[in-house]
Amino acid sequence: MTEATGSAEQTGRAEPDNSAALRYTAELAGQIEARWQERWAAEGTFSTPNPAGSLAEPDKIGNRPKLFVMDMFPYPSGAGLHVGHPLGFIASDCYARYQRMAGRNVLHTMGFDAFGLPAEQYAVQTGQHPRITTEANIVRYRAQLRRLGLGHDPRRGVATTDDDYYRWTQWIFLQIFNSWYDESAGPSGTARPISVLIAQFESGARPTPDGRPWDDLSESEQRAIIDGHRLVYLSEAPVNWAPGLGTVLANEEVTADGRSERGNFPVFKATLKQWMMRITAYAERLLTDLDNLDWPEPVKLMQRNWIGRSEGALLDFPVTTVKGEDRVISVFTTRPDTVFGATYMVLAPEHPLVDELTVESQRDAVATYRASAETKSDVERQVERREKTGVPTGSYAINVATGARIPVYVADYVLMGYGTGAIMAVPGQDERDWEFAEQFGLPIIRTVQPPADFDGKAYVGEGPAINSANDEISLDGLGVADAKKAIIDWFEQRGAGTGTVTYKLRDWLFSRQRYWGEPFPIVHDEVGPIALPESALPVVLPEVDDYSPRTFDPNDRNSKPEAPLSRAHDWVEVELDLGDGPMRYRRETDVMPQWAGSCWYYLRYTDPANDTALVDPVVEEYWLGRHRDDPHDPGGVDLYIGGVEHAVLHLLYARFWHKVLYDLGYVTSREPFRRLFNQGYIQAYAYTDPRGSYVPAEEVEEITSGSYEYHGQAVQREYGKMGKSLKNVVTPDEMCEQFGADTFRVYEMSMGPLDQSRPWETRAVIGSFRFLQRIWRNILDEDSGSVTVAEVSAGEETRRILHRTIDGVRRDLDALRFNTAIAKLIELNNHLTKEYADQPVPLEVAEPLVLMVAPFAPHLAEELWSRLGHSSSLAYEQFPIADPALLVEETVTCVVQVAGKVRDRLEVPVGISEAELTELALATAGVRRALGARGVRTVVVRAPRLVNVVPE
RNA sequence: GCGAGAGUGGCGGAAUUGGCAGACGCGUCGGACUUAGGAUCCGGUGCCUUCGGGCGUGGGGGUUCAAGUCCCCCCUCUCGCACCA
Repeated sequence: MTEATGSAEQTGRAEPDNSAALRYTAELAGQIEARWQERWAAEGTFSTPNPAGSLAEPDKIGNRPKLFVMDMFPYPSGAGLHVGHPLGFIASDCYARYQRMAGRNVLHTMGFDAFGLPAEQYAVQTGQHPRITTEANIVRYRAQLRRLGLGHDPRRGVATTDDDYYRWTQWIFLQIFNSWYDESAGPSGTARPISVLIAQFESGARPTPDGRPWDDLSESEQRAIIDGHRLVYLSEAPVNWAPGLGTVLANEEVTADGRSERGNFPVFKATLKQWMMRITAYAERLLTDLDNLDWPEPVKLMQRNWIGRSEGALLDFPVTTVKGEDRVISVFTTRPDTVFGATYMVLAPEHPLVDELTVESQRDAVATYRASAETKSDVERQVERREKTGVPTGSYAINVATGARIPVYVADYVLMGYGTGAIMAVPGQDERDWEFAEQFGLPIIRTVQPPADFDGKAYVGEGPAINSANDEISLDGLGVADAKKAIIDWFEQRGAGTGTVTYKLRDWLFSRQRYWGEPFPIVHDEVGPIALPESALPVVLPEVDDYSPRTFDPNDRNSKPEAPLSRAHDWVEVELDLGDGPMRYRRETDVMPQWAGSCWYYLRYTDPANDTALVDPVVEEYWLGRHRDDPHDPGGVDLYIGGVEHAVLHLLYARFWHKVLYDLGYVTSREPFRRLFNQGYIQAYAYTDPRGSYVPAEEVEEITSGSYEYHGQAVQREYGKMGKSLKNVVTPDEMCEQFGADTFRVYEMSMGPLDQSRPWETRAVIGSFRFLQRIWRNILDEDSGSVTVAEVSAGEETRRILHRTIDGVRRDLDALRFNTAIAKLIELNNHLTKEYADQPVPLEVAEPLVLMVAPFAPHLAEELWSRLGHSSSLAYEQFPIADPALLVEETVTCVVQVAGKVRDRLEVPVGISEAELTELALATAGVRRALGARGVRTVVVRAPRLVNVVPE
């Protein structure tokens, strides 16, 4: 890079002609923008008043209704921003600025999701503390975002790594830890303080699992029972363990071929003691409460699928173990109506009954099969997806419906993690079971009559039951739904089964063996985990010499993770008085996952400096409370803008935490985000040379349509993400330098609908620049700098155009249709350019135009507003309101069609009668010519806009 | 395989309820101003045309006075899930 000289040629700035003193160039835009950003900061323009607490300024709120507009906060990465990142931030800012001008008290700010792996890995490489790089990145991000003119309340922009913030993350953890889910409360249960449960055991109101009196249990027995009820618990869980990385990974950090996304190390399933959060307790509420959220349907659908509710039945199949003991295999099925067709059973390889049921002669085969299933990677399962494998245990169960002895197999197409880990196999009505039955020569009995034209194998559709009767019950002839009901009743009467509901949702793995995350507020004694008191918060992340987890041979599947904090011996070993006098404890050395901090940051935005509570209840209810007039309103953030990549995990975890806080009475809202909007992505072209290496995209030229050259060499174009390795990154800083922040904002908002992805095209940005330049010139003289607007009356036509624009822009902004709002503003401005080329633009049009453009190009608008003689910021000026009288047309253009084709047009009064319009239309030259000799069959009239003449 | 969404000029896109297809912008062509132009301004720009008009919203069929919009079949692309009993 050469040093910037400021000349147009070298910087590529859009400032070719500097002869005019006040020409709207990139340089002038930069000066204006810096000036207004300073003034907004100095005057606290976007400081939003709270009704109570440390930011309380009730007088400033007045009678304005509130609005909470928020972005998904960014991770402050070292790579910096490209033009795709701020798309949502700009959109939320335009909306927030508009709503502020429309009279709302708007809360809009930006924090940082700053714990996480990249900072830790950088620290491992450089030895520099992750806090240092994180804080440096935050400073840089703040500067970049400020340069864009985002109207954030700077007092509320929390970072998840602040001690004052993660103190409350830990506090929420304690509330969840100290709670249990009371299924018996209300229709779907509620979280309650664990003290309530303890009191129930102590009073005898709740029996102990084995029926002994509570007081007879030892302390450790009591603790085990209580810990088993908590919403956070320690569990032996199968996790993704990457020895080469030295850490466990979340599922989304593992590639499709079973390796780590970073480092490409093998990943093994290992069973390790991990912290889990009991999100499954909330499955039903997380599902049903989706109905009242104003969210994109695809996101709701993804959450529904993720939760995966199925209705069915648990059925018991009696079985005798090798040793002659009576047991039952309990299975979950969604099709209890097909039980008469269950001709064999399958246990998952990990099922606890496998050992007891495997006969001597099958021992080796089963052991071999289980071992191979255990080591099978995900990719192998993928490849073998359709090939069914398995081995018989040699034991038989009884199908109580038919009385038949049916064989019990072990097969990996049954998963231990879903249902009971065992199935009744009904090949007649299940494709997987059909395949397995064919492979192993097992009997197939149809229990649902397929239609006559059905030529497939397993039939999974509707139909009357057949072959489904015994001495006590017959399902034959019943439809699927009725048959289900009848057979569940029969099983329930016999005590051999029950109707039930199952979910795919699993509990949330909450431990990470890493350094750069929130420490748990937990210590351990010999018996188990003990929560620290709130007074011990925050549990500050200790200094360590080495931030890296211990790594192993990448293929050493028997290795165990060793968390970085476990080496901080002085911190881990601690003497505390937790009520029974000073005792020695070991601190928990895992840290929380990155999702923890992002689960509740929206709450902290509302009350960032509160040091006695997570959030003041009055403040929470003000910003997030439910609408009183709508019983279905769940409350929450009024608008949450972010990418669809968080459709499930972040948004589900945040909903879960919010519901716990609701149950425990800390928040009044039932949901965190009332309305969600997914912005699209900005994509980019990348170019590869014949060897397949990427070449700098900005130096590629289009030779002819569809063919491209880089320095005279033909290159291939591809379309996708923007990224350093693709050599196609364009940064906001470059755009601000070349055009100014206002132009960049207008361009991003005018590219297309916000929810759609679209390609970045730097050469098209000039159009937005020209638009702002023309506004500038319509209002002041760029040579003298004097305002040319005059207090003259706008003509009738101009006035109507203005008010139509106001009306349309308001509608578009309300619906987040920024691209069409900008198009309407351009039209209005182009009208002024043409109509007032030789005379001053009337003030009554200039001022509303400036106000309407302000959400998009706030600096330019502020500058013009002040030059128009206003001393204060326009941030709180009334957004223009259309005069309804001026929206009503007096005459309209009527389209005259013959056989549906436009043949003529008429300018007619709006109130014209159908008869009169028909007469006028039939007389037009266009109609007579098109009709020729033909007569008229009918005339369709939609007065005053359309007439369609139908010829014979 | 299942589920969801999308296909409109050279490009990004517009078109409340079925009612003027292509708003607005980029690009491009012509002109003005200029020593100069990757600036700015003005004008043209869906395709074909014998200048009457004809054809056009992924392809094919249908409903209707009228279809980008509604219905049926097919093609392509993107995203999500993927042995969930």
